[in-house]
Amino acid sequence: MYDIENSIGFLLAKVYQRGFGLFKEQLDSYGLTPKQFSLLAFLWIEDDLSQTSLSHKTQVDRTTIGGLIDRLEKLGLVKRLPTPEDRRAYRICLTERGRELEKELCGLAARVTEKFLSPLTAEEQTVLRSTLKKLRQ
Amino acid sequence: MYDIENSIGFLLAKVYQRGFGLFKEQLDSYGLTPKQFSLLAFLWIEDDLSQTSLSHKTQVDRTTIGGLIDRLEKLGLVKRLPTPEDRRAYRICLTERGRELEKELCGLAARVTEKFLSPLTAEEQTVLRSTLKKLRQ
DNA sequence: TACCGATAATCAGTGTGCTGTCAATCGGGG
DNA sequence: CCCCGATTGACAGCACACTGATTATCGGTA
Repeated sequence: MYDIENSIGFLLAKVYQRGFGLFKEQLDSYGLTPKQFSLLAFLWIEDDLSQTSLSHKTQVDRTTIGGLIDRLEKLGLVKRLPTPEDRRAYRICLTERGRELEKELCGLAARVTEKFLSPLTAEEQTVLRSTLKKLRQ
Repeated sequence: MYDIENSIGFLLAKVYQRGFGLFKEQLDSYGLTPKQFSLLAFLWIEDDLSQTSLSHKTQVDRTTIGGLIDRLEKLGLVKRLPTPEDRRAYRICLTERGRELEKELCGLAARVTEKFLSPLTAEEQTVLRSTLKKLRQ
């Protein structure tokens, strides 16, 4: 018999689900989802990138990135600008509003993370982070 | 600036995604997904339950459970039987075929898990399991 | 018995991940 | 300069997760 309740795969899925839910709850008033936040977080580091390079950086499928950008565009947080030297590609840029949200949303993310990780000691959090990095590849 | 690449939430999402993908790949030839497998794994422990009690046990949303069961039913692995004492509810039971798959799929799951966790030592795996349990709640 | 709140499951709609297909465009070789 | 393979992004379709509304039924009470 398979001890699903104690399998790391199952536990991982449930913990992920809980974290996602917590985050989603807090982002709701902004009309944002955790995935959209994560894309924004990458754009705050560097924007003016093509959808493909964003897809590589974030490890999100190219078709999914398209949909994410659609929604962020509707919210007025990013815009698609033409690329002069390649008419196939867009440059994905933050709007003024998209930049403004950085401080506020980062604070929110920090608070959610703290709540999410509250069952763990600082030491355990550090170990978890390095373990996850090993598993990410 | 938010260091998304090192945030536990982001890493968790990516690791989950990798595990899900690995599992999905292996289950593909059965026409099953990891979520469907996890529901089966619960049913191997105990079946003849209502959708609601399965939803509680597995911590999967009630509406999602309905869809999962739809697909498992189409594959001929489970069936919905009427509940004599409550005409609203179904009893979700494994079919012969659904029971037969247990040994095979559990072996597959064990192999996938081993591959997924191969970057970690046995010690690290144990620590990860107990950390995830703390975070699950 | 007739009604009422609670409960089981479904349906509709949104967000996301993935596969596969397609059109437009790019870049390099003949 | 034209053709071909590669690349960028769009779109359709399937699998979920979750919210909220709806339908059918249950159980208890007036």
